[in-house]
Amino acid sequence: MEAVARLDACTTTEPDEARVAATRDRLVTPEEAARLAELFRLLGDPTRAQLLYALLEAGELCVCDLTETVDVSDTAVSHALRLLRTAGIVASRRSGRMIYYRLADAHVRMLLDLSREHLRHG
Amino acid sequence: MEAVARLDACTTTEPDEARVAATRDRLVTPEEAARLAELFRLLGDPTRAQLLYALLEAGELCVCDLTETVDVSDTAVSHALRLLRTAGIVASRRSGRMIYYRLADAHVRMLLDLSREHLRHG
DNA sequence: TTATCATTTGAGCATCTGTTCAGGAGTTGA
DNA sequence: TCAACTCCTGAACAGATGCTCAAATGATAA
Repeated sequence: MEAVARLDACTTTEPDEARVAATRDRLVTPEEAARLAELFRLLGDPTRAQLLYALLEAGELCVCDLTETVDVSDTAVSHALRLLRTAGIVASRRSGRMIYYRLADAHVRMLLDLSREHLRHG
Repeated sequence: MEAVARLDACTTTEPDEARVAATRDRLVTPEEAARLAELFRLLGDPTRAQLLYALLEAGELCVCDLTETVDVSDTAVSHALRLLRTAGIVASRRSGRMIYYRLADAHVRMLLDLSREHLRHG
């Protein structure tokens, strides 16, 4: 494993383009950053966050139960769930009239869990 | 460790308020969800994400070097950094004319690292 | 001092977001 | 068939967001 260099010099007083370029190569690409930002953006709304943490606890919930956990209309919940489903953050299954939502994968669960721990005793 | 119950019944056809309430108690509170959402929201912008991942790699960078890593003005970078600093996501130190930014704590680094791994081979 | 550099601040503005409202689609049971 | 129920879709709109521009602050050097 390579030690991380600290870039001390600003390009104007001392170009140091080489180090900046070297760092840039090991960086996430702008495209990766955009995809990561998109993931975080979807978690970064109070309503969606509440829905996700409800699913983290309950495992699986239908829309009408999810609506109980937040303070917006069922329509708003549906819109929120569509965004999360399209992004692959949650998955759904129909059973009769109801549609049950769950977190899509273990990575999402880890992310939510780590963040919650961070907030509670970080 | 307690098994997670699946809530099958919608409140209208069969109230089941008890199970919903029990789940709600173990939930993050709306206030916690709001704080978590705020954290994610700040990571959920392409410019800020690029800056944060640059800091994750480089350890510490001045504003002028950070400006090189994104495609916006130095003013926009400064605005972005202020938001991150105010939220305690990054920290800064002055050295001469320059101000160096770094990730504030290990939790933030873990969060960024986990997310990146999620995207790359998730 | 004066000039220059690195960074910040505040204003203005176009764009994006999340909500509600009204209506539609799919499912169940009478 | 019909009505009731669960959930979704599209439109419209207030409010938030992120950018640039212009100007200010703090630090170094002549």
